[in-house]
Amino acid sequence: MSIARSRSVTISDVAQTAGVSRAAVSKVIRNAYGVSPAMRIRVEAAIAELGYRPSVAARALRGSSYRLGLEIPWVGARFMTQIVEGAQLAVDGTPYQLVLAPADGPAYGTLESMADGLVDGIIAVAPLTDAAWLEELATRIPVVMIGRHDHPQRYDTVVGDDTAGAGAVMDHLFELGHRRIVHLTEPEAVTAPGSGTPHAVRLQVYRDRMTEAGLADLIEVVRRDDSRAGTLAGTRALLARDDRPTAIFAGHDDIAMDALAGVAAAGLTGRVAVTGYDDTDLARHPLIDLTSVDQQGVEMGARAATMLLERLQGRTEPRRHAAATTLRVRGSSGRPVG
Amino acid sequence: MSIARSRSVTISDVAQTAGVSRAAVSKVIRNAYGVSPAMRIRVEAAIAELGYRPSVAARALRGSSYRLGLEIPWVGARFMTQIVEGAQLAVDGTPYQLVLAPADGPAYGTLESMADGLVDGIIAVAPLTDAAWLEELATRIPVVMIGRHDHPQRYDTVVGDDTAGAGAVMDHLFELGHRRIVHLTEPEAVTAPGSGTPHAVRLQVYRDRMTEAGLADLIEVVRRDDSRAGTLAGTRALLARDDRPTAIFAGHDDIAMDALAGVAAAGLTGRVAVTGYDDTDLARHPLIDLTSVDQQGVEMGARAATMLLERLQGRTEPRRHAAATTLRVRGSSGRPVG
DNA sequence: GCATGTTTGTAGATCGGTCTCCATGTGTAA
DNA sequence: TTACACATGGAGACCGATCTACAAACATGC
Repeated sequence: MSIARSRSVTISDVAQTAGVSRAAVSKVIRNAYGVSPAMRIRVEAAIAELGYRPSVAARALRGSSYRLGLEIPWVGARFMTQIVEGAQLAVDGTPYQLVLAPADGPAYGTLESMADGLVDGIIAVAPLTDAAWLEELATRIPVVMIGRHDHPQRYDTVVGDDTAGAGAVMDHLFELGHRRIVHLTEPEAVTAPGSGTPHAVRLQVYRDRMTEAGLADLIEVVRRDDSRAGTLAGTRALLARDDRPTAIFAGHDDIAMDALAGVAAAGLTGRVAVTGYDDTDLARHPLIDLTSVDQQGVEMGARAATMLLERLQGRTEPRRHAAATTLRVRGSSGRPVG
Repeated sequence: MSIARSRSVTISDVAQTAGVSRAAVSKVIRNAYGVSPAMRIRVEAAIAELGYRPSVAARALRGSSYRLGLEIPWVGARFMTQIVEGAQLAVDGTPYQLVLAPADGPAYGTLESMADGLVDGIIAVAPLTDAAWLEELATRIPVVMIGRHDHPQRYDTVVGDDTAGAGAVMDHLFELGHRRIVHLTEPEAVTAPGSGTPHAVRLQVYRDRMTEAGLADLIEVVRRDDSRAGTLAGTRALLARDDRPTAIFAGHDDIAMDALAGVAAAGLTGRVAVTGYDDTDLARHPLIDLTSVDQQGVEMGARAATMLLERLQGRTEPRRHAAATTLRVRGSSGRPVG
C-alpha cells in the first residue's frame, strides 16, 4: 500500500476557494497595496481553511526565498554555537528563516550552493576564502562575513578585536610572571601572515609581545594538526621537555581543551597555565575553569544577521562591526610553577 | 557607487553559447538519455566558459532541489555534532547537499518551512512532535526521524536502544554498590510516560530497575529546567542534604556536565558518581572523564541520511534502525563514598 | 452631469529550470 | 529500395509564485 504523495495546496486553490484571482491572493499574503478589508478576510479564510503555505521555490524564482544562509566551518566548534544563537535572535520576528550549512575549508562549494538560489543572503565564517572571490560573490547576493580583518567593498564584516584580545592574554600572563609562553594555534594555512584571519592576528600579537618583552628567543608556536590525537601528542612532547613552557596561550577554547587534556595527561594539571579564546560555555565549567577572551560571539552573530537584513533592505555601502573583547580570568591561569 | 546586482547565467545563455536548445542543456546537466558525445562536449564547454550553475529555485519548482534538510533542536547540544557529522558523511559523494535548520520545541514551524520546497527530504530530531502530524507531513515529503520509539507508517526512524543503554548504566551503578541513585533528566514534557521519547524510556528503565532492586522508595527524579543556573541550583540542593545521592544518572552528557558542575561546586568532585549518555567528545576529556553510553551517534546520522536517500529513490515501506549501545566506563563513576 | 482621480481586482508575462512529446536523421533488415 | 527501429535534438507546456499594466467601479469637485 503505497501512498501517493499528495500535491500540496497552491495559490490557485486558494484563489478558487476564495473566489478571487491568484494575484489577489498574492497581494494578501505579501501585505501589498490594493486589498480591500472584505477581500482580505475572504482570502485569509480560504488560506486557513486549506492550510495553504506558499512554495519557497516558486517565490525564490521570482523574488526572495526569505531564507538567510549561515555557513559555519564545523558544527562542533563551540564558538559557532554563540554565532548561531545570536543570528537566530536577530532573525526572530522577521519573515526570514535561518538556514545553516556546514562547510569545509574555504567553503567555496557551500557558498556557491547557497547562492544558487537557496537563500536571499549569506552570513559566513570563512577566514580562508579569497577576498576577490568574495567580492564577486557579493555582486550576486548580499554577504556578511564573520571573522575577517579585510576591508571589502561589497560585503560587510563582523570581527572581534583580536589585537586587544590577544594583547590582554599576553598582558595577563606576563603579569603573572610567565616568560616561557607557547602559542598553540591552528595549522599554517589559517595563520599565514597578512592573511588577516583572526588567528593570524593573534599569532602576530603573541610574537610582537614576546619580542617587546625581550623574550624573542622563547617564541614557540605549536600548531594543532587535523587530528585531536596529533595535538595531544604535540602538547605532551612539549611538556615532557626540561624547559617546558609555564603557560600555553591557545588560539581558541577548543584548542585550549586539547591543551588542558595534554597537560592533564602529563600529570601537570594546575602547574601549567592555559588560556583560551571565545569564552565558550565550557570555559565557565568548574572542572575546566578556563581563562578566556570573551569577544561577544552572540552579539557578533546578531550583528551579522542585522547587517544582512539591512542589505536586503537596500543598503550597499559596506559596514564593519568590531566587537569589543574582555578577558575572563579564571583558575586555569595561575602563576608559573617549577 | 552602487553596483547593480549582476543577473546570473541561465540555462538559456548556455544554450545560446553552445548553439543548442535549452532542453539539450538540461539533458546534459541531468545526465539524461539522448545526448550525443559531441553535443555533451559542446555544452560542457559552454557551461565551463560561462561558469553556469543551475538555479536551485527553478529546479525545485519542477523537480528536486537536491537539498536534504536536517532539523536539530539546538546547535549547542553535543550529541547533534555526531548526528550532523554522520549525515554529512553519508551525503558526501551524492548530488545532495545537507542543510541544517535549528528549531525550538516540537519544531512544527521549522519542519513546515523546510517542506515548503526548500528541500527534497527531511531528517529531524524532534521527539515531541505529534506522530499523526508527522504522518501527514510524510505524505508530502520523505521524512526520517531520529530518536523516536514509535512505529510510523510513512516515515523511517533511527533510534538508539535506550532500554539497553539505560539498563547498562543502572547495572554498572548497582555493581559499584550504589543504591541512592538520582536520575537527572529533561523537563516533564520531554519525558512524559508513553511519549516514546528516548528520555522517557531512560526514565522508565531507571524506575523499573530501582523497583526491581527493592529501592523503590529511593527513586528520585530531578529535572533540569530551562536554565543552566536552575539545574545547578537543583543539583546543589540535592547534594546539600544529609541523605545525598551517591550517584547521579544523567539523561545525557550535557546534563551530566551540569551535574558535574554542581558536584564540583559542592566540593564533592570524585565523591559522587556521575554518568552521562551519548558518549560525546567531552566525555573522553581527561578533566571530565565521564562514564557514558555510546549509542553511535555518527552511525545514527549516517543511517538516517542513507534511509532518506533510499526514500528519494522510491522506497515507501517504513524502515527502522536501532543502534546498539555500549557503556564506556570512565573515572566519573566510582564506588559510593561516605 | 461630466471630467477626473482613487480604489480595487484581474489578466497575463515572467522567473529558470524539467519533462513530455514530436520531428528528423541514421542504421539495419527484408 | 523500402520499411522500420532507434538515436538524437528541439518545441513548448508546466511548476507556483510575483508583479506590471490595465480595466472596472466608485468617489469627488465643479
